[in-house]
Amino acid sequence: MSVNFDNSLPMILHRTLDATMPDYRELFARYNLTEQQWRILRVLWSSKKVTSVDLSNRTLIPAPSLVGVIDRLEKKDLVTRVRSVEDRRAVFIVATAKGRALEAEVSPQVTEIDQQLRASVTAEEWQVMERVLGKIALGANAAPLKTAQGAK
Amino acid sequence: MSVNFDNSLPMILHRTLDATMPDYRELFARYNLTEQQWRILRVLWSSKKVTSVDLSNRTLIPAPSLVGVIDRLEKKDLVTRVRSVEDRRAVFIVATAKGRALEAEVSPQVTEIDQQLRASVTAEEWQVMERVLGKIALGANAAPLKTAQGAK
DNA sequence: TCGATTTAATTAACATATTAACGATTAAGG
DNA sequence: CCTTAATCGTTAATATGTTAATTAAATCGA
Repeated sequence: MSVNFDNSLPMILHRTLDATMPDYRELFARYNLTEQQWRILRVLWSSKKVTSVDLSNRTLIPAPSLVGVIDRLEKKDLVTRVRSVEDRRAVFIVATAKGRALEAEVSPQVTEIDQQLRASVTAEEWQVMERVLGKIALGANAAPLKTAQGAK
Repeated sequence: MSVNFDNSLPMILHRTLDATMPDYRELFARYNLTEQQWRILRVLWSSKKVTSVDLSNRTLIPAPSLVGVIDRLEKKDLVTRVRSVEDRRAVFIVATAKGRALEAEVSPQVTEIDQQLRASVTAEEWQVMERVLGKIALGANAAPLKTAQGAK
């Protein structure tokens, strides 16, 4: 009755990722892109000029990882780093013409996979799944257990 | 109307993982364990003697990663590698007394987090979420797109 | 205005993921 | 039997995740 290992949230999520990500990766590989590199291009598609912090939040790629990913994207001339003038700590990441072109070419194919995955369940099922996972995410960490992190 | 980036399956799953895993990691860190190291101990808890292939399947840790993780567990005297006699290619991973003791101590606390996460939604919601994700996982890869991997 | 406190990006150190390839064994088939 | 194909664990090369610390720049308050 207790939570079986295989039915714990981490295992459920990992199983789903393991089953679905290869579909995306196969596509990305055709364009010499990694999943993370794609995510960055994808964000730059809608937001021309993004600071690293924003990019980290929007792509869910941790800031330290971001450094290397952007380095590699820069090496491929897909993005550029532009130091901000107002706040010289900040750095803006911008897609190059080549980067935007690549994004334009890959994007519809990614969307196709997105929709194909979504189509494996009913609209309502998907909606519930999304809502439930959101609810769980909110619940997490909100209740710091009894591990008394209290006085700071 | 098309699948928004933020609502794509990978992003949904990553958001959920990012929100929930810290709860577990905080616990593991107290015992100098990583998530992967824990998963291996957890499997050895119910199956005394497991081959690397099985371990990879049950923990969802890719075989090449498994090598390093087990190395570190061995260094800490938590598990041992035992070469099989019937099939000398195979290697059995076995938990040491120390490893079993540690698992016994950590296990209930992990279960507590498991249950706390599960309690953030109703039993039915959880059930639907689990079923929907399973359905999506099955749908993935089943339809190889038009990328004609056909004749092999 | 100066010093303590933040904040942005990065570096460092370590652990893991991904894909390909390799060596040792074993199973299959002719 | 003996060659060939398949399997298990592992190594290799590269990319990313995780946590802590560092550097430079901005901000805040005495």
